[in-house]
Amino acid sequence: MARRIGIKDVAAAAGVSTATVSHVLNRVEGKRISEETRRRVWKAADELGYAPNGLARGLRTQRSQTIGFVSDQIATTPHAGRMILGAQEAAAAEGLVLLLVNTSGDAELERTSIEMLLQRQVDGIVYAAMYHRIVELPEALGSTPTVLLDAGSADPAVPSVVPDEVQGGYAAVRELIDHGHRRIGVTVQTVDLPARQGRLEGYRKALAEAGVAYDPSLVAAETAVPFNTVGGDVDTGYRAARRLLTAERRPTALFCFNDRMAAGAYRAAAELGLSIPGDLSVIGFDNQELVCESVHPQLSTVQLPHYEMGARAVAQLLALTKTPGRPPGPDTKELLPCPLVARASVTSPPRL
Amino acid sequence: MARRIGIKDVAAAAGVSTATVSHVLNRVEGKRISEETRRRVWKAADELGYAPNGLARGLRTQRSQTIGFVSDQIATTPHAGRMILGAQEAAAAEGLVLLLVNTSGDAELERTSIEMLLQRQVDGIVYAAMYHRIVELPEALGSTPTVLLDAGSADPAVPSVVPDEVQGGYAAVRELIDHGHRRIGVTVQTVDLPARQGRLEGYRKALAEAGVAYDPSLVAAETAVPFNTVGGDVDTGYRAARRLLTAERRPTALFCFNDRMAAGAYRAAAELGLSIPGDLSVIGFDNQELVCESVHPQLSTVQLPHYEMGARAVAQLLALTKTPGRPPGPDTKELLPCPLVARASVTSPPRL
DNA sequence: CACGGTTGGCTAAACGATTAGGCAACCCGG
DNA sequence: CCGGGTTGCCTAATCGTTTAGCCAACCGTG
Repeated sequence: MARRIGIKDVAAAAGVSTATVSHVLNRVEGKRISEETRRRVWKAADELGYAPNGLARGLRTQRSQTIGFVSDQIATTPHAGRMILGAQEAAAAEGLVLLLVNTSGDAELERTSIEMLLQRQVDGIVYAAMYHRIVELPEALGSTPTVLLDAGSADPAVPSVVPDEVQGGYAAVRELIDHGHRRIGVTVQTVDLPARQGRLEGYRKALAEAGVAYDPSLVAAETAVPFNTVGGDVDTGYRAARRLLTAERRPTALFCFNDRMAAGAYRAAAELGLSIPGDLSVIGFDNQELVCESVHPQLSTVQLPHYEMGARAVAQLLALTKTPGRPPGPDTKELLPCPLVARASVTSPPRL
Repeated sequence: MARRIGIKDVAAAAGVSTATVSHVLNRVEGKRISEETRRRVWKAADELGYAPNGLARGLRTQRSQTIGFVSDQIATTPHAGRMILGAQEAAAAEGLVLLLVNTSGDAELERTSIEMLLQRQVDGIVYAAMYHRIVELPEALGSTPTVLLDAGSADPAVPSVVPDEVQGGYAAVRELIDHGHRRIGVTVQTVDLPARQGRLEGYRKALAEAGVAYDPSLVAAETAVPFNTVGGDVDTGYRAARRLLTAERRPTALFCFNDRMAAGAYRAAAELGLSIPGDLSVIGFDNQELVCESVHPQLSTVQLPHYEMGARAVAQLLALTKTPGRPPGPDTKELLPCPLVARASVTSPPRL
């Protein structure tokens, strides 16, 4: 195949200058060009199948129409995929494309990765964490527009998009309460993440609203080792649930910090001869389909809105790059709701 | 912050021309430049923190140092994440970066996405499917170097990287045989994928090697609806397993087409009062950790080497872009081994 | 001293777009 | 018929690199 065709070819074919072609194709305002000429240009452009060279354009306009997506763990969970997908589609809708890098939590690798992005003149960067936590932005970012995804920041000036953990926790517990449960256990990890705080707060809020007293003995924290791995979480959930279920007055329902811990609760229940949901209702968090639909009965849970978060993050980024100064008000943190996903693990408590 | 510093700034600081800076920094062969000058240039460059502008460089050299990764489903499985990660890291190691687009199986969207990539002058494209199947390359790709990932092609000229399904199936069944099983059931979907054929072939091969006659009544195919979704597969696996386990002489072990179907088998076993692995050994395929480690006992399985596949795909692509003509021999399909991942669901068959 | 060969570096033309500014040609009123 | 305002388009500079080709200075030699 011959050389890619360029703006000059179009200009030649239409019998005009490249300037005119550019004006027509980009619909530049305030330029006077006859209808007739426009038509010729359009015709030539599309007969030739012209597409502008992004590099050249980017070089001239100082905007690469490209945004960097840096995350610490692309691989381990489908969460990442959802966020990336949301981001990618939102970007594509605006004609932008995503430059993806992964840092595996390695600071040095992160620095070089970010430099590779900056070298390619990304218009902005979405910095994503794979579970909701506090991060600090790497130096290397400099003054590049950045938004945080599924992560909070010490610096309030940098916009972030995170799930509304409180509302999510509330929604989960509310589902249990609506089915008649009053004695509701919680299983959590001991590590103190924003996610943990928020979900627990939602738990207490739902309880309070229903007029149920908060009973600290119903929240079982176990330490997870290894941290945040599938197997580790399942085991943690198992231990925590087992403790709750063998206690004096056992809860009729369990709110588990995440779906993997809920899987552990299933196992504890099975061992103790408790059937789900007949003897025990269980609700999880995350909506990891591979877990929820692999256990029986399928797990009711609360969804982390990863797709939307990804999409909102690029939306925020675009807003940021379009406006001149630093307009993001004081409230630069966007909370996205976590909807309930009801499956088969919640029903009314057993008659006493 | 001031304007990004460019090669001119370095040249000025070092008291040389930009040409010289370029020569030094790129270590161009055959250019005579004194040690002294080199030192000055390096010093200036790194004091100023110079990094070349990728767009300008790409424009001039006609290589963007960027490769496109197009896939049909980024989001649904962690498989995607692993492939992307492998690809990304292999790319980064060569100083390249990944441009990611998703097509959701939509042909129109795919076309425009690919055009966005070509506009940005990607040096090549990795075209990935999310489960091993035959695809045809979209027209839009034109003559861009392309390699297929987890997918085969009708056109033998295009390189592809896929898992060695036969060896994987063999490894799985071999594990069962090694534990003493002779009567081994298989659960599969009815849809005819390369994956299915290969794994079944591996099954028969392992059987033959052990001198066990192939018994067609031991392979249970059920149709999956909806196709290839988590819940759908689990249910399919449940039905297939149930059929096998309620037959006259039930198998002592099950080889399930994938981990989700294995999860269904767990349920069937539970219902029939069979304990795993005591009464029934089970082995899956895919090594989806969320599934394998969420069920109890944890599922032994065979791993799909997604990370390596991603990495090999970009390696192939690089090879392709570096060589002038079309050197990939007749055997342009690379098969990657699927290692066994032993967990807790396989043991010796019960004494009869 | 004239001259050919090295050394070491510079000049300037690309790459393919965008865009500020200019300039003919035309129209119209006085 | 002249002059000023439009209209419609073009010229050329620019973005930040790479790279082909040139050239000055120097050195040793016959």
